[in-house]
Amino acid sequence: MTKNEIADVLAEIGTLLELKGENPFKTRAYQAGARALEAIEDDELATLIRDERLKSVKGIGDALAQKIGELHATGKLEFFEKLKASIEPGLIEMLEVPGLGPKKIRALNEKLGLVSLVELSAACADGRVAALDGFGDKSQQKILEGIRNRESYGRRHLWWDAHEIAVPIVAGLRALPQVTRAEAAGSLRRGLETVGDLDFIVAATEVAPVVEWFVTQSGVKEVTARGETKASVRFESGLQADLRLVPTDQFAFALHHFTGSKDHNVQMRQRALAHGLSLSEWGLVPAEGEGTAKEKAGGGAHGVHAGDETALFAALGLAFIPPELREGLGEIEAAEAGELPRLIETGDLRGAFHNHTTASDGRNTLAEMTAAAEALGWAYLGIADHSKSSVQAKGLSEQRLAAQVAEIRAFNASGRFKTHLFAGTECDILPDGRLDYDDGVLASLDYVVASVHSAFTQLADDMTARIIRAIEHPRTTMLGHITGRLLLRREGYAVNITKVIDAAIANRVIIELNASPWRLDLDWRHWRKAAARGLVCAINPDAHETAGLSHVQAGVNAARKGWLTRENVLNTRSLDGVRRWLGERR
DNA sequence: GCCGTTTTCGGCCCGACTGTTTTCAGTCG
Repeated sequence: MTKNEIADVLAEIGTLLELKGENPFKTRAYQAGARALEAIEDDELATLIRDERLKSVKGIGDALAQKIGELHATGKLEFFEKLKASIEPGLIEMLEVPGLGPKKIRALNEKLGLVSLVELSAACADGRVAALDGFGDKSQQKILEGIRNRESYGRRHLWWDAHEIAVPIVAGLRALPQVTRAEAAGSLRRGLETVGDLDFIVAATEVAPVVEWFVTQSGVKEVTARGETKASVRFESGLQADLRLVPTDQFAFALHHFTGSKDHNVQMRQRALAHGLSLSEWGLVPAEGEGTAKEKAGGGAHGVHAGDETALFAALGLAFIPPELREGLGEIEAAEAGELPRLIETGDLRGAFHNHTTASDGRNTLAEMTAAAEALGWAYLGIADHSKSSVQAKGLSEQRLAAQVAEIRAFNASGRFKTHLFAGTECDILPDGRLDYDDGVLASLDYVVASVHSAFTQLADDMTARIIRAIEHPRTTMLGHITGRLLLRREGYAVNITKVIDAAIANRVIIELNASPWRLDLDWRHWRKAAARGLVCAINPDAHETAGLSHVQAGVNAARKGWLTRENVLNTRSLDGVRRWLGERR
């Protein structure tokens, strides 16, 4: 089994134990073990198991090490099989219903004998649920609605889509006279590729008008919570948004709390405790003594003052940690040691490769795309239309490609645009790993993006060998969308990413970070380690229209989550710098 | 089940909101 598959098993064990009513700290240990495993590369896991050093990983002890070893070696775990057999699968599905957790599901199962969502619906319909201790009419109604809307409520949303909804809301909040500060927090602020819901943190002099404005936004389908410090709404699309209202003094603490991933927050609180302090969304106060953190922070007598997040981190001896890094993956240790990277910014980009025009499946002409790049202030733009085998995308024949190259050279010579054009191709990697054009044709181009667009169902070994063969081709400049995944729609094809990265480094081939909001491929989780080993990145919008060039922002988000600096990314270099890189490859 | 500049046992992040209660459990983030 691969480490991700093993991590899935551990996480499922945690869920099953929860439904069994196990000690919550035990169930958490399994969830934590799963996350610890995900942070390891497959090859590294094999080494750790072989050397019996698995227990050196924080969060993995005797029991988990034994189970991981068994899963890795045999793909099976008797403990897991027995556990799974002892629990009705329908109970696991019930966890997806908002408001239902392990305890309530156990009650429904033990007292009413319910084992499926269908039976649960029926029990709600005839009033048996409302009659249970701890349940009532409202709970019953909520459960029914939750089952009905389960699909749309559970759905995540692309970062790009969530961002477009959030921007006008933040602007609207800031425009209210009662509002002093407003930010979007959550996974949106962390730049995660998909977003579950929106969190808005607001400091205001008066609460009621702000809540009223928020819950009456267009597109709000229902108001699911409305308290003194919080309001929640659900939009027509199923997207949920929370508004949190805090006093100005506590804004930085609330913003930090609702931005951090769960792991980051847990580690920050543990760090605070080690300093004799208790950290919450309300403040940073002495851990000992009477009263809650909220009371103490509210009293203001002992709490640490922090006007912004920089001060909050400083109070714990840390440099400011950019939101994108707050995943609990070593950023706190790096901040303590003063070893946080200076992350790449969108403004560092001076151009991009892998863009399409109407010659293949783009929606804007070469001139339109170039003008759009010039409007962005880019020094260069790479054109990489599809190659001949991608018939569905109007892939270019050798003749059409030659004509496009001539057109590009003529544009450059004419001085019509300030933006220099590079002539490239997004060349199909054929099923056997050959490229889609002859060497002579490829030699007429400035660069080659090699991508897989066919035979997605090959076995992992075949796909890996196929891609590595393309990487070893001397004309290949960079590898396009390494897994072919489409977020929320399609899994990537099976491929050994570690081996492909090794081959790219060895052959001095770039791997692109495809910045299309649907792709973001190679995934940010691989970049930190890969870049440290010498892999060079190109942030490519894969633009199919002029507006698509702006997708580089999504790519920069992912690059920042991957700890990348401008030095790691080819398209932060000057025009001359890029020319040198491409020339050196010849 | 994991972990240890207090600890090999006894802790394990912290708080809000809802619905059900009449002081709190469960869920959620």
